[in-house]
Amino acid sequence: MKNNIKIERARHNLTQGDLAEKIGVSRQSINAIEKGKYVPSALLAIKIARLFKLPVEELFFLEDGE
Amino acid sequence: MKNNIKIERARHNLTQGDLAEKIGVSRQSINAIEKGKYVPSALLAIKIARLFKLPVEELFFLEDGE
DNA sequence: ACAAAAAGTAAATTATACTTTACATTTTGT
DNA sequence: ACAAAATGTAAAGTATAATTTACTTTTTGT
Repeated sequence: MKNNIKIERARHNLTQGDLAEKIGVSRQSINAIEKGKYVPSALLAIKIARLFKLPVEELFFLEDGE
Repeated sequence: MKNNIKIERARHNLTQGDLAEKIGVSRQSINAIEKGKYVPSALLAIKIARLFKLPVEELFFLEDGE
């Protein structure tokens, strides 16, 4: 799963730490998700998408094999 | 997290087993998610929403405290 | 160039998603 | 009513998401 979190953070001028705090997770979780190290829960995905006022599908996208 | 999976399954005439097979998870996982026993991964959520041609946000919704 | 902030990363632990097997209950079709 | 299919549920195990602590590297501002 890829995502545009980094881009949206930039648009909103948020650091990973800021985003983590707003969403209620650790900074490392944001970093790991952002870098595609693991797939977040649907809850997290929805919260982040909502914060950026984007549909989940426009923030997270499946890759070929998924 | 609540969801409308049961309703959408009905609209599409799919059993939990059918859905599980199409998505690639166990029937029990579908049952548990459908009943709100746990929050699925974003991957699963997106796959299910896509199958039903619905935005994730129209299939899964956060409740008050979430 | 320098200091401070932000981002990357890693190991160890905890929480939870998901599977498998197995069985009980409910629903559906005839 | 009966049988078959579908759903509900539970326990034990595996996989992986998320946390914490701690340290290194990169980026940003002055």
